[in-house]
Amino acid sequence: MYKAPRGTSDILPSEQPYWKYIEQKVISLCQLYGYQFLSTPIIEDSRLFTRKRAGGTDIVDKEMYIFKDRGGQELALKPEGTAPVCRAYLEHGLFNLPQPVRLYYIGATFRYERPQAGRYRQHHQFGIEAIGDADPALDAEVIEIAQRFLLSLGIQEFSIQLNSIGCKACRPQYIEALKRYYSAYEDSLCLDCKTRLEKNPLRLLDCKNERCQEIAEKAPKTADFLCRECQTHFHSLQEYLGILDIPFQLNHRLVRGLDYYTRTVFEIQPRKETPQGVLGGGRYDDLIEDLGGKPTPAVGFAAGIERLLLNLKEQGIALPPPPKGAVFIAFLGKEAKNEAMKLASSLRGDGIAAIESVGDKSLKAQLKQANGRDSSYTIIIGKEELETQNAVLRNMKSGEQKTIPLSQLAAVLKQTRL
RNA sequence: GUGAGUGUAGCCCAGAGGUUUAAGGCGCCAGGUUGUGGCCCUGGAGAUCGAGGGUUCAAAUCCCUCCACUCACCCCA
Repeated sequence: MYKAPRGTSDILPSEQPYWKYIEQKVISLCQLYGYQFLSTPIIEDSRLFTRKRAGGTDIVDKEMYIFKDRGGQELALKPEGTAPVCRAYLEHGLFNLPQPVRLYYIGATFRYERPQAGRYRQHHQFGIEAIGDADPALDAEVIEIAQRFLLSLGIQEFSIQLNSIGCKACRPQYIEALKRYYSAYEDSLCLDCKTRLEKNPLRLLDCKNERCQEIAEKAPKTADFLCRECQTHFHSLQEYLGILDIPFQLNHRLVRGLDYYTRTVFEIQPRKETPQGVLGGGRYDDLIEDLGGKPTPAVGFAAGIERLLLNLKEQGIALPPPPKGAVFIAFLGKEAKNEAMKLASSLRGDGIAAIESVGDKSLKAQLKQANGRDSSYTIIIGKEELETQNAVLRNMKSGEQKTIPLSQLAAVLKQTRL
């Protein structure tokens, strides 16, 4: 038997209400802030992600789905949403719009990893990107959206972790200092951290190993190495967050996995035990230039839908009640079947959802079907009804039945609360 | 990539080498007399026991290899 590929899953109708719930929150929230929806392809030129400076991160080095298409073009299933949005920004000259351009997306991303709780090979992200302005007020706006998003979903308890990792002017000095500090402890570091020291020193800071954490505690802080501009930016951001009354925690050990972040980085972690982070983002002032554009500052975040869902379910959030099932049309006999078909079709023409019985089942079986489909009404057409051009309208909750002329059914149903 | 646990019908699961023609519950289908659901009763369909190989007179039950699932690490949404 065929199965969905590892780390992917079918989202069955019974799960859809959760997805719709989140989607609707996303749409109304973004509308509120003037962010516009865009979607980018699932496949991209793989170089969009593997560009020069992108090395050193696992997500592009070992987790990308890369393949050649039949024309020999090397493509990647997108592992994240920001680079594609920036590509679209450049490709379609969105820099000609009033800046900053505020965009959001929601869609599938792919990473070849071993699945675990809240981690899938195909997962879905909701993200926003505000491109074209370096004002820390924009960072504050983005963080506020993230906060309001979680609140609107009903997630009450979370903390916003904030840090600044500087820019290409000041970060190298910091990295040097970090390396210098850590090389003194090299022997005490865990195996992973030994390679981090070589490949990606920033990540030393957020190792979960106990020893490493102790060492990280006293490590040099990015904040102490920021250049004047980055410092001002970071301070203003904190000031703005204060004005907006957004609580945050400075976390000098917060760094982010993607290579392109500059200055602001932030993460939001619900307090309910979810093993994996739910939302993360930051500023990426060099990315668009790296993609061949003019230097263009930008800031954004991405949230993992599956992880959000996990959290929501754990909290047992109440979903809006599902719409009632369509009117079910039962019939008895061949002639009645013809009439039932015509009726179903005309009801739909009047905008009334209708499901017609199929096959040759007993009335009992047909009503059972109606019951299983959660129809609030069943229409019954048999020989008697056919002769008088009537139909029986049965209320499935009360069991009450009325005989109504076929020609008036649509009107009656429209007046009834379905 | 590393480590641990698990894999019996659509779902939950009994079963730990020999009357198992693999049990039960949910769900599904059909009946419980003539055209009526949700409760109850009866019956039925549905499982090459994750796949492949091996041990044995005998394997769902033991061994090996894959595969998948779950969880953790790594990494990240």
